[in-house]
Amino acid sequence: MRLSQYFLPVLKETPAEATIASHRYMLRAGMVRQQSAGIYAWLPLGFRVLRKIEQIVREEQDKAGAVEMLMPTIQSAELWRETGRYDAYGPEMLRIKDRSDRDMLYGPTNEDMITDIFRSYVRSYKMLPKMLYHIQWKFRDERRPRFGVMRGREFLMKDTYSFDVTKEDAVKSYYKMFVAYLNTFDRLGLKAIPVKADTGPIGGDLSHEFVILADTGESEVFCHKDLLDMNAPGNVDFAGDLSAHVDSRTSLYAAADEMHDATAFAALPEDKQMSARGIEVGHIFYFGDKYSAPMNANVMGPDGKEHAVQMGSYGIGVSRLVGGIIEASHDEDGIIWPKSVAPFGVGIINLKTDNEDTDKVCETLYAALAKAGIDPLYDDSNDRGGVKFSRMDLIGLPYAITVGPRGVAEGVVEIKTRATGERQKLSPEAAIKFLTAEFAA
RNA sequence: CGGGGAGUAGCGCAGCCUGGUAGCGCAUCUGUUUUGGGAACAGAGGGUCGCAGGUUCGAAUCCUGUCUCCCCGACCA
Repeated sequence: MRLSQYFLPVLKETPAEATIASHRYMLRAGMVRQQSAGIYAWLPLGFRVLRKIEQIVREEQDKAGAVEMLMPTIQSAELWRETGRYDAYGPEMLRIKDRSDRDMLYGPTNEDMITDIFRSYVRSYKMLPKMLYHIQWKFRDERRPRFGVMRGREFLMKDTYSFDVTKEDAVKSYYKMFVAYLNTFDRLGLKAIPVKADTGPIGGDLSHEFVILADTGESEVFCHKDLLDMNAPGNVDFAGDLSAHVDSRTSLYAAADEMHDATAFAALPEDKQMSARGIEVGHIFYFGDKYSAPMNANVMGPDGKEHAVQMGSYGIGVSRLVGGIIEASHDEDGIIWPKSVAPFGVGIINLKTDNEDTDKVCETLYAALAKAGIDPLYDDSNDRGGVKFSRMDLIGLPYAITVGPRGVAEGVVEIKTRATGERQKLSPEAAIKFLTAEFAA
């Protein structure tokens, strides 16, 4: 993409409403624009990141055997009355009426609807297990939206629902999602820690929140330090036994403040105790027949009897992750995108546009890098050098290539690695080779 | 929802107390000189002062109502 053709409205000054880093940088980098409290328009740069995150989430869901579909944003109140949630949900749910005065709502979640879909087609255990998911916009009318997309009212969420005949099988589904989440966050460049979450009236220990560590996190997280050093499972056989991957983590202490057991935590070796602020980016939950029972979502089991289907739900806050990743990865100059979600792979800075030599080198780099699938953003504007450098730092592309008349005369361009600030002078050919190798890794 | 604060040019703000017909910085446009880390000079454009009433000869400024946004807290992906 050529900057001259793109839409990248960066701000030099920080808008007054933004207090945390991710919000400030998302506004300054022209990623989003607030349209109403907690409701954002996604500008081209932000939209690219959102789509990249969404795609990684999708791929990992697919690998785990979940099947993608799409449910509507607007739902009828009827299903919610069936489960009793229409009255239970409270003012967080946006209630609307259609022209016939029917009660409708903008979905804050989809358990009721997916259960309805399930029960209308599935009669036999032979069709199970199944995991269905969708990535859709949701709305929760938060009392106090804040922190930009981290806590918006409208947000993009991936939610998966699992269906099994027995609790034993439901646990297997739960484990699949547990592992899928570890892999997903790893690919997003995040250290996500599964912490024990409140299971409420359901009981048991099958609910975990996945939190990433950042100073602006909403809750205090206490955990065993070794959790931070563990590698993601990577390629695993989802049809096989996943318990080792899960147990190796759940056996280590990890809890957010509301579930924190100070005594158990204090029992850890002192050098293994760690506490930090965390942002919740995912939540997995086994809830048995909470919805299937009241909605009569039953299947015939091998025993010839009807069973209320055992369900679980598994969410990832996709739009929240955009902010979450920035919270976890930025410096005083701007965002530092992990390669996997960066809106562009590399920026090309032409320090002297309309100079025959620099133009030529830039065009060569641009074509070669585009061909290599690295997605270059070519700053072909005639802004001054300083403006280009600081803009590139702000939007946080993993690499920036500077092409100036001085370097070109010596046959070199300069590559800067955003995360480390490290610069190296290379010939254009070597630069292409270097970047191709970096992105292949 | 409790407590606090703010709406004046695209962004950041001053002016309001003490009414007299709107200003500063950045950004934008034109020109000249510049160009390796947010350039300089000269000129120009841009505002129903959130909205609605009221007081007054006169309201950004005073009064009443209303809408919106932000911050702290309680609550949430």
